[in-house]
Amino acid sequence: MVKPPTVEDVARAAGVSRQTVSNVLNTPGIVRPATRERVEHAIAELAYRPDAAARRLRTRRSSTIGIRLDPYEGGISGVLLDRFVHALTESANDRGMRVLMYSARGADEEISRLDELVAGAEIDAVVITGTFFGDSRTTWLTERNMPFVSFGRPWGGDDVFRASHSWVDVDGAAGTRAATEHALATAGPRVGFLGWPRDAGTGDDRERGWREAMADAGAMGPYFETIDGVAQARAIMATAFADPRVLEELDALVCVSDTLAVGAHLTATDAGRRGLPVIGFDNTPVAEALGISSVEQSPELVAAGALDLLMGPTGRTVTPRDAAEPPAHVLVQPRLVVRSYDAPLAQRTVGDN
Amino acid sequence: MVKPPTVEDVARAAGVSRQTVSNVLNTPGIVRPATRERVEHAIAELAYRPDAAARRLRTRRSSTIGIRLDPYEGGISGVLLDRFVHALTESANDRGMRVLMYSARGADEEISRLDELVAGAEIDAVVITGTFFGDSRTTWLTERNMPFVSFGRPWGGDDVFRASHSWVDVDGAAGTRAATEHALATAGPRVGFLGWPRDAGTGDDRERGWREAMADAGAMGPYFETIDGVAQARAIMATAFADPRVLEELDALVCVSDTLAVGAHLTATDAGRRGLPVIGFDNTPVAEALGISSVEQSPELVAAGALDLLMGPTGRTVTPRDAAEPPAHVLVQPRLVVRSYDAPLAQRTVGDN
DNA sequence: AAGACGAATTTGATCGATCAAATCGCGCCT
DNA sequence: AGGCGCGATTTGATCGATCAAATTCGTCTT
Repeated sequence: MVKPPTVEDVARAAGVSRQTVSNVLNTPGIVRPATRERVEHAIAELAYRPDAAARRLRTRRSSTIGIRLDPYEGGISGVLLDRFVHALTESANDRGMRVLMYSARGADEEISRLDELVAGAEIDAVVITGTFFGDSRTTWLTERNMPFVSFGRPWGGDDVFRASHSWVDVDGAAGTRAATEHALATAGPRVGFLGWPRDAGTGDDRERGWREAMADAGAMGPYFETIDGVAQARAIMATAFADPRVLEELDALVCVSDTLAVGAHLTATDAGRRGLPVIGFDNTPVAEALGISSVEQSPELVAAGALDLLMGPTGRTVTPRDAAEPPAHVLVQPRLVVRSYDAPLAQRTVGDN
Repeated sequence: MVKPPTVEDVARAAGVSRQTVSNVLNTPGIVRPATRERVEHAIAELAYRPDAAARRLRTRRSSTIGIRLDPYEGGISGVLLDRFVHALTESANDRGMRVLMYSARGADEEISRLDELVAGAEIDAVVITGTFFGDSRTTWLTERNMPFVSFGRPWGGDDVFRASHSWVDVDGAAGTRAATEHALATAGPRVGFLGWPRDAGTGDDRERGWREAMADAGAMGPYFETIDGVAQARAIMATAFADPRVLEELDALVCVSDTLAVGAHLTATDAGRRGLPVIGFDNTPVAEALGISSVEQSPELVAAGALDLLMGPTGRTVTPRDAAEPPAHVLVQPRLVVRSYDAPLAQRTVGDN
């Protein structure tokens, strides 16, 4: 039970002063190679590791990024965010950053949690997810000049590319466009769409991709909508397929989510069209398990983009953004993962990112 | 851009000394109610929040728990761990703790990450997952006297209930036993099992539950095994079902994982037995989406149990365990979630925890 | 009424690092 | 030879809290 060594101990062992040790750690460039080597040797010898708390206190930097983890609600939608969290943790670790998670049951509670974390200097930056129209969190963060990025565009604003804060997102329209084009090329011109009720957000963006791709090809297909859920998708598609002509005249179905895609696939199978190409969105394990094609969002790229925005492309610390310069954003291009129901192992990627 | 208030500022505003403010925060019991009220008022007035870094430096406590987040590998097995992480974050936050995530690509890298975190006094305790036989992490942590709990029993040891460290786990045998008993009661005596190759770990435990329940009922059923994967399950079951008698003489199939259950279900459906009761394990979104019954592990209870072991049932700080007293453990009872393929919405729970 | 005692509060020291400013050392120029 | 300049290194102060010891205050006892 020995006390861990401090800079002082290292300094003594290397025959230099505290500050020189500190310099070797933080600005090795200004230390003469010979001394640096001595110090590094002493560090290794004593297995010295800087005390994070002391460093934070002095530098007023925690090298920690906060991210909220919502309670698990069941369903498959959460998986994407989990992948994002994983990817963020990895990229952050590679850049010498830590990721701290907090939980909250609503925007208000999230703000009070953030208040503690920010005031307590526990985090240098935040990644917020699930932004919505009139989100109080973004204004709160902006007012306090806390660096942050949102995963998700600031929907509802006038021009998203001239937003008031930095964001990273996946180009949903490009995803459904790719899916639709693939369906048109391989299945036939009558490609339908199963979406969510209009919400001026993610769902509309994805629908637009289908609509535009269809228009460009001069093709037509039916549009269905329901709230997210396997049962809901089964219900609406069963109703639609009650008229056999609807099913007959459908070459493929692009869906706004994997959840709906699963429901649609099951219903088509029941109705005798097992082979109906159904394409989902998010590339969740469910799609993988059932051999359903899906649009892959690449959370890894989103995470990397988020860190780039917070720390600069190469930086190792979070730089509070200059209020003068305009906020930046990253729009990740998704890619289509094509699968077949009969051979879940076989899959290939169409297009690139 | 004003500097946040410190204890000093609060003290001045309340007309008391630093230490009294500190006492109000940490040991309110010893402060006279009248003064306490004055101080609390000043705290609210100035919106004072203690600086986490300073507190950590002085108290040598970070109030932070570390947990490793593995890279996403695809598949559905990771979902359970993610649920656990969510639950841990929530419970921890309720107890005034933070959860810090780190990533590592193997046991060795994990140890070096832990070394940084521990030496840097960034974490007070660790939750390790995916323990295996001869796990180097547990010995490393024990040597350093770092409080930790593992999610997963220390497999391979002589007597798991007399283990060398604290652990939380789910009673896998009880889960498959419940599943088997339910199948016996509702489907028929010929209940089969689809498991993983013997590994002296989780898989064997789950198989035992089936075996014992079958023995108790004096029933017999076939045993299949393959490595985890939907395609693998489809392959082995398709081979088995090539002989129609195998399928005919099967009343239900209990599986060691949802992944295998999905494969088995799909294969049975292809072979014309859509209604064959297949029961999975983990209650992942896939099972939910397809209407497959599954054993729910209740990661929330596991997380709560882990914190109880680390902090005591009511404590708000991590107490380094006394090396003298024996390590404790928590074995969570899973519960069976019964579903039907045709009405994914309908589900009920059998048994309790 | 003086002293003892315990509760409430204050004072001084400290945790381990980095920042800012001062000092040292050395080569080079005039 | 003396001094200038600059890079390398050291010294003193500080971040904001808590711990440990000292002090004040009020009450109770004899």
